[in-house]
Amino acid sequence: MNAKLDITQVNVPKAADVLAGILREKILTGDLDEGMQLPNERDLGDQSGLSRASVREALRILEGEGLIATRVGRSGGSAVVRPSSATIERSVGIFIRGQRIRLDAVLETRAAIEPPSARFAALHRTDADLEEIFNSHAKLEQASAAGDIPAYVRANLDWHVQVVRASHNELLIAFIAAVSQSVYVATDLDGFNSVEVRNSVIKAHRRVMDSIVAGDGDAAARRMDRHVAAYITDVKQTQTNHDGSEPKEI
Amino acid sequence: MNAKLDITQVNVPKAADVLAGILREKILTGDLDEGMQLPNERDLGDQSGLSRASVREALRILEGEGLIATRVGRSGGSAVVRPSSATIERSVGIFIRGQRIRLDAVLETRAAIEPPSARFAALHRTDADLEEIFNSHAKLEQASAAGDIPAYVRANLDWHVQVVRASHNELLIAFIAAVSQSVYVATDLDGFNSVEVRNSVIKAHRRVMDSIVAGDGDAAARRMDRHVAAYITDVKQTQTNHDGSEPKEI
DNA sequence: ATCTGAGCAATGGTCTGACAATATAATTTA
DNA sequence: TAAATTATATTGTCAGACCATTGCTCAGAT
Repeated sequence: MNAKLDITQVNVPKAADVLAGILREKILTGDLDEGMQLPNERDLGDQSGLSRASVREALRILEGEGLIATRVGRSGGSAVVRPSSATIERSVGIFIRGQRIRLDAVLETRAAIEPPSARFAALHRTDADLEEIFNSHAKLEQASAAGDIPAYVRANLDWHVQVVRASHNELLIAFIAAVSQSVYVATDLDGFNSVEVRNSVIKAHRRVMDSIVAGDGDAAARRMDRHVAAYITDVKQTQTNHDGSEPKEI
Repeated sequence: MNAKLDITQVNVPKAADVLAGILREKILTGDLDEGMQLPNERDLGDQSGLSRASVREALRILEGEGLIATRVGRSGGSAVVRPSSATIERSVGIFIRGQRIRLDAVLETRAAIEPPSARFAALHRTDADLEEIFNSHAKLEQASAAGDIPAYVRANLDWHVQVVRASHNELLIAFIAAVSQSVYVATDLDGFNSVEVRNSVIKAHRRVMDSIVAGDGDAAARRMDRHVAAYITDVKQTQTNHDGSEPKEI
């Protein structure tokens, strides 16, 4: 009689995946620390018993994950790097475009993240953080006065990112950076042709900054919440005024 | 005399990157739609004028970005897939581990995202969403009664994810899924040995669910906020009770 | 007609060896 | 000493072969 074995789908990992997994663990556990050089591709092949092609594939995986950086030339090779928010930004960007997430939803996400971030910013900000925030805002006012809409939009997004930076929460910073990138490419510049709209944004920013300077977390969160909510309303208004109907994709 | 040309660092993209970029755009613009098969590696090599090695490297990049899936065998090959939140989860996980983000910060992030998500959930939830949330909560109560701590923790995280799912905001869902994964592997199971702690969680969940059922966004956000804040306090309490001092890494 | 099994064909996976391109190090030369 | 040249170590790319896996086809048995 046949034994009942309850075998699940057998997994046949590829050689490169296995090697990449081994190296990834060594990196993430700190066994291979930031800045350390990996052996060159031929040596890695000898040590692992794999061909150079497979080794290269493994290295490419790690490079895609932002764990190593590879340079050509003498004394080149692959070195361990700290994974930055860039990897998150890339995957979020692909997700947004690939899933055809609508601009509404992206703005909604931003509206969800920013008020609590502003609270943390008010509680944790340093003097250097405040300077960065003020700098971004100064650029914003300048661009607004000059009527330079693209610079205005860029400075606007930058201000929001700087506020979240002041929270000193690396995850929130990465999230907002990823989302902002997508917001920028989808922002309808015409929406800021009106001086009134730009001035109301500037006033809202000032209110938020006051709260952050004062270290008043509740006020910062509340005012940021009002600001982003108003922004979403404006965007919707602009969309219906200009192109009429269909919701905007990114 | 030499002309001053103001040339910036010249960029020499690799062949595989160029091909990957071309294919990526075709996919993201919808030119290559979900489910469509790419030519096999040899044909892609002929068409692009690159070697099979470079083509494979390009395909591997796209696979890492979650844009294609490759199968071996006859009628195998690479097919376009929708990028899922899995890619975001992976990059966030690597970011958290690689940057040595502390558990406090991860919980803080979750605490920031969940209340607004609960608001959206109250406003947008369907009957199917409610059923999923109730299911998760039922498992939670069951595991709590049975004293099965690992199942309890798993059900607890699942409940939170289900609530965010009800927001129908794909980005928030992806973020919370990514963060929850890391929270799970770092959660100190001993913290839930106390029946009192587990019961207070259950009560808090019920209050949140009541608000979501009632469609009261403000109440849902407020109650979720209280719940996650209390959770963070509990975790800190447990940590100081048990291991004393140093903040926990993931 | 239908099932079964052996072989065939198409595809990705892996290996080998070579050469090209590049960036640094070492050496020579002014 | 400083600049130019040469040498060398490293990744980038290529070509071709063979292996492994999967699905298809078709002859033969039932």
